[in-house]
Amino acid sequence: MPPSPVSVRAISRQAVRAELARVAFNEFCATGFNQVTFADLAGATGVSRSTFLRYFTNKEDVVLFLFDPIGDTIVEALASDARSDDDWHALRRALNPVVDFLMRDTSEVMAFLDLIYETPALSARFREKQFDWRPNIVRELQRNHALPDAQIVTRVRVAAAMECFAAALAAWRESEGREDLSTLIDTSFRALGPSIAIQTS
Amino acid sequence: MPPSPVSVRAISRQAVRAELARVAFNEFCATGFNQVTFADLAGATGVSRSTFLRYFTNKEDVVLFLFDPIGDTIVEALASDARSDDDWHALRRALNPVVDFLMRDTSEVMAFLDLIYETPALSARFREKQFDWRPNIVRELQRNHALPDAQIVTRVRVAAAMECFAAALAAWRESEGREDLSTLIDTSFRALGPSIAIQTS
DNA sequence: TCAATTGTGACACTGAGTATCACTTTAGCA
DNA sequence: TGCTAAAGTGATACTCAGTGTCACAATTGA
Repeated sequence: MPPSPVSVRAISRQAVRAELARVAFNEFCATGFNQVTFADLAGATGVSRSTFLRYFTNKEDVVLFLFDPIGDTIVEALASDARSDDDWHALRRALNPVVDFLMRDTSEVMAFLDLIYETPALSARFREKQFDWRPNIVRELQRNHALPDAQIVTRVRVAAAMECFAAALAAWRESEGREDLSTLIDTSFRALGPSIAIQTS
Repeated sequence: MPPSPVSVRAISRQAVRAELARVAFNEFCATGFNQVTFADLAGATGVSRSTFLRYFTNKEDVVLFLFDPIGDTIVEALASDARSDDDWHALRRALNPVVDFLMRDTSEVMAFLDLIYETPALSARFREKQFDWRPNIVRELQRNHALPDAQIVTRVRVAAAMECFAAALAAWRESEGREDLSTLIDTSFRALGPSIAIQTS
């Protein structure tokens, strides 16, 4: 039998990863992301530089891997969405579980966003990560259409929806959490016209 | 008097830059972007590694600086647009000069796009460049509004418009230039609903 | 208890990007 | 035409991210 998908080793790996990231995050906040080297992180965490680098593919990932689940969350939300109206409303609904995810620990998420938006390298990689979510979302949207729209149409809608999310997240962070994230997402989606509901195909 | 903005040196610098980029582009196409080092480029161009690095801020810039004018082109198009309808149509019109710019030498542009889309590092930086265009476009759009929309609304519209452009460009490249870029941009913009024309504020 | 797999640290290496220095070239002016 | 300040150049040294390899230790599953 192949090793179970949640082997002891996998659990251990996740735990170590989380702990390394936790210590590293403090270093980043205290000293600045660019100023902290992998050698510093190795020193602060007690593992060797080699080992630290085995847990993360690059320095940005030490901070951003926390947001990895979001892409799959959106795809799953789309997949389990019973309603069959237009893409745009489906995409908006698919962001609800993401909001829940982000709201589980508002102050922690806000601390991460502060570091990310203050560090160009992190912002850039964060955008890359969001970009990487898109293909799976496009595939999921087209999966259940008997007569799918042209690729480019779905791609544009997904891109726009993700940019709505990004803009809302940025505004939420700028407001220091005072504005409501869901409302901001609604505002973003409305900025591109609700009448998108009228499907042509 | 401070040196004129188009000094002899500035012209020389642009010319050298263009020549270095030209030779480098051939190397990249022949050997692969990641496989070519700055040392290689120095060898191929005849200048020292130090000098080569003075002309470009990073390796991606050697390829992508060609697209730098596009951001300003869009802003200027918006500024000189007499019509005062909604943001969305203004943004669509502002892309026309960009299409003209790209059509001046289709096969050259296509060669660049091939290299860019085949090289993840270049695609990523290309997206960054497009992202960097946004703030100026947002500012220009809000400049002439007596009653400007909320920041987030304009930001989302600009982001969406730029993603429409990006999607159209990608599709154009996928079609190897057979499809019409302007038509593809129209299709992209229509994917987000023409009824965006109905402004709420 | 044993064997195969996986984690670890040490080390060496490549290559991007930064910084500095002495030297040369050139623009612009007297 | 010749002078000078500014800009360009090449050599060199440096930091650090990220990759790769090796021998060794720990763990797992049988």
